[in-house]
Amino acid sequence: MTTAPTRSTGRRRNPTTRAAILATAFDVVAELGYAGLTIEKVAARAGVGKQTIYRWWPGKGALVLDAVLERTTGAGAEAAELPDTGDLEADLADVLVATVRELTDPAFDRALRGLTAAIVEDAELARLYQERLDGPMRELKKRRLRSAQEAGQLDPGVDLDVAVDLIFAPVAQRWSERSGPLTPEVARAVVRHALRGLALPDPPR
Amino acid sequence: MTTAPTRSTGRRRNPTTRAAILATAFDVVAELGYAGLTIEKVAARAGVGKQTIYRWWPGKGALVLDAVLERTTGAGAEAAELPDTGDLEADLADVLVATVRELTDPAFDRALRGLTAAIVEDAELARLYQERLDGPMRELKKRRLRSAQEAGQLDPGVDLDVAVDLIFAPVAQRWSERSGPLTPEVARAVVRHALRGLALPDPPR
Amino acid sequence: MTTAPTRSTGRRRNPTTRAAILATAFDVVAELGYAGLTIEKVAARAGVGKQTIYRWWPGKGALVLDAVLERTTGAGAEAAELPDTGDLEADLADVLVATVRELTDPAFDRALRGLTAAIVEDAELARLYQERLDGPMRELKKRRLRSAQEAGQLDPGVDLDVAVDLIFAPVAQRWSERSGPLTPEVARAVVRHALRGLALPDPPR
Amino acid sequence: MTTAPTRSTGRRRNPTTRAAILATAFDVVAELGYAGLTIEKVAARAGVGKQTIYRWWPGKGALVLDAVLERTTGAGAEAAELPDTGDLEADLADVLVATVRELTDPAFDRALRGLTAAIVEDAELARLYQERLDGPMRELKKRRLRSAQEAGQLDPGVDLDVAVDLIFAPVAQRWSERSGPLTPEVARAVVRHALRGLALPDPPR
DNA sequence: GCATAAGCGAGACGGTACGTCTCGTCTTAAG
DNA sequence: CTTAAGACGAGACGTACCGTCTCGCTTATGC
Repeated sequence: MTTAPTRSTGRRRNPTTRAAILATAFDVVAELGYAGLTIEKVAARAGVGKQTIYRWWPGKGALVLDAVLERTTGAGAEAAELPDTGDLEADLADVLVATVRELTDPAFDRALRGLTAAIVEDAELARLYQERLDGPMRELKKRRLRSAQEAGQLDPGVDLDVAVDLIFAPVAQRWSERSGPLTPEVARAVVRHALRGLALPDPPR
Repeated sequence: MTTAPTRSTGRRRNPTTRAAILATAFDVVAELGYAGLTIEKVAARAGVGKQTIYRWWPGKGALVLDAVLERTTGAGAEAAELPDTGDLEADLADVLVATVRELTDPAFDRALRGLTAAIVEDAELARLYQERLDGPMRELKKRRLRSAQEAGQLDPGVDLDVAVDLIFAPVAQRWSERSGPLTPEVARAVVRHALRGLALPDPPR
Repeated sequence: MTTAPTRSTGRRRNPTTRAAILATAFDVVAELGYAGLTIEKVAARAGVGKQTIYRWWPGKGALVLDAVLERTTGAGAEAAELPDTGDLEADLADVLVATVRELTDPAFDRALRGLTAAIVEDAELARLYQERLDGPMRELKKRRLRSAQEAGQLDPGVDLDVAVDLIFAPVAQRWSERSGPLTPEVARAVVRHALRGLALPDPPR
Repeated sequence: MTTAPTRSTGRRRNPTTRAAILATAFDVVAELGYAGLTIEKVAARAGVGKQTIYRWWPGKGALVLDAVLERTTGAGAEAAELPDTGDLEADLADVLVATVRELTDPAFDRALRGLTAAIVEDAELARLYQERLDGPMRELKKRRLRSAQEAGQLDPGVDLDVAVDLIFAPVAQRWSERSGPLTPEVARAVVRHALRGLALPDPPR
């Protein structure tokens, strides 16, 4: 994927072709799902030989990962930082509500489902996903939480990875397993309870 | 699957065959993964005609779901209730640690990954999964939380579905996306923070 | 087929069912051809269990033979004798023209093609066909030719089987191989030349 | 089969593969009969993917036709002309006796039966057969008869197609329907009577 | 008159083959 | 040396039938 070994001579990789393949792959997975995506279909639609795809990607998992990456990072420049207004709960709620909106977009939903399905089964792909998509995102989230810790708003003893999971996993899981409605209200409730806890404080004796 | 229409005459479904198919399907998915499971392989290994599988299951998704169900509910009678010692945090931690142990068992891991991957992409299968596996489990969890609410240990205003997600989704997600280590310690930390919250209480001015 | 082993007690074969099966088999072979006829289809259309067919016929060849037999001999009582007006050529031409007409009837054409195809490949079925359909017909034809021999109209030295083939095979072959048009004129020309020969008599020197 | 559309680029059809498929198909039909021939078996025995067969032939009928053609025309160079010694009866008898010998060869018998059975039922295949096998043979036969007509040995008014059928159909029919013994004597008797006729000349008054 | 032995419909079952689709590799011609 | 085109061996897909095997009736003897 995107690997461009140092070739000295001969024709060089055509970036237009690469873009066409990734765009087509995204469209196909959005339209037909991951199971419905085949290398042949992508090649045919992109007007490209199959070998050209096999030359640069080891399989459809890697292809779809690249396609999703290209779309997410390529498209919107992607804010390199989470909002930090000083109000932790409001900032996190905004981010999570935006995530819900994204997961609700039909094309993204299908594409991401494809990628997610592949990741669950394929450890190597999961590693790549962590490295290229989830890892960077997680870093941003942890940075915001660290800032809150420094501001004395967050328990300094909390493991930030656990904190990130606690805030973001519930919504992700609802989406992937369709175990319940996925609304901004739910997102906000999750943030609220994640920060403040579910349990009542011990009653004042 | 498990369809039992009112048939007037004719030979009846052979329960031995059904069991053999489900056991084989579980083994195959545990061994080869979901993508590596083919109806042909299951039929061949189970010594069964392909049509016999297609007669009773619409596809490999439903087959694997049934296979996992049969294994989980069939095997250990499945405690019909979560532990309730009065100590909510300890009870939930025990359950979550047990979950971690289960997800760490190689055979179960592979089988469940297969099922999960299928569920992410197939809405109909997700519905079945909710109905037959996740739904009942969630009901047990909610029952335990309700009991805690009645004991005044849990915020009475919390949406129990959100509460369940907050407690159980982080571990599930770590497992499925391999986004971090999956240890009893993590499980316990998740329960602790879910109940008590991540944020520091407003500092005494 | 039509086997009735010595049974002492119990229910007897239902003749209505037998007739329904044969009629359905004829219809199916006329509609879908021999390759398109399946025992399942016949059973379903006739409202009969498959076993009922397998109980009485060894396979679809025998079934179709019986179906065609039932239709040919059952229908028109079947003139037990070929016409004998004294004019051999005219009589044979009439018979052959009638044959052409029959082979031209679409339903009969398809059904007979199915049977013929089966016969070409299946020696046992061919034997049955000779015994039950072709044999009796051939006997009638030979009887007519013998009568002509006695009337001094036919070479007494000719092998009657060869004579029958010479007269009837050309039309049958045109039909089965579709090697040329199948018209009354052709039929009449065949009879004429079969009787009088193709060669010119040696010219009077 | 033998389709050669104007393709611009891409790998070309492998003639070795084609030959292997046709040879295998002939062997299989000779061994197991037409009904016993399956595309899967041919593919497996020829060490070829099924798709490679389906790519070039529409079905087993066309495949067997090509296989028989390859064997007949490929093998013996195939005399491009029937013998013409001036003695019409002897020449035709020689040809028909050779035909009998061929039809008596077990491998050829089974293969040809398969093809014949398919032809009887499949009009499109029959057309191909006429065009590629029967047609050219018939042309040869008609050429020989025409030569006899010019030599004044054959009725100039006779339709040559009818003449060919009269001479060759009786033997072909005996073979396909197994309606009688198939010997050189029968072949010679057929030729003799076809040329001289079955009927006695009107007695000298 | 009633047991008993088929006949019969329905349809599950272990199989085989179908014809299609996709896989990943390989070959060819064009650029 | 890359590319588009596409043939190739392999093998799974889901469907259709095969012929056999229960099932649970129904229906005629023949004791």
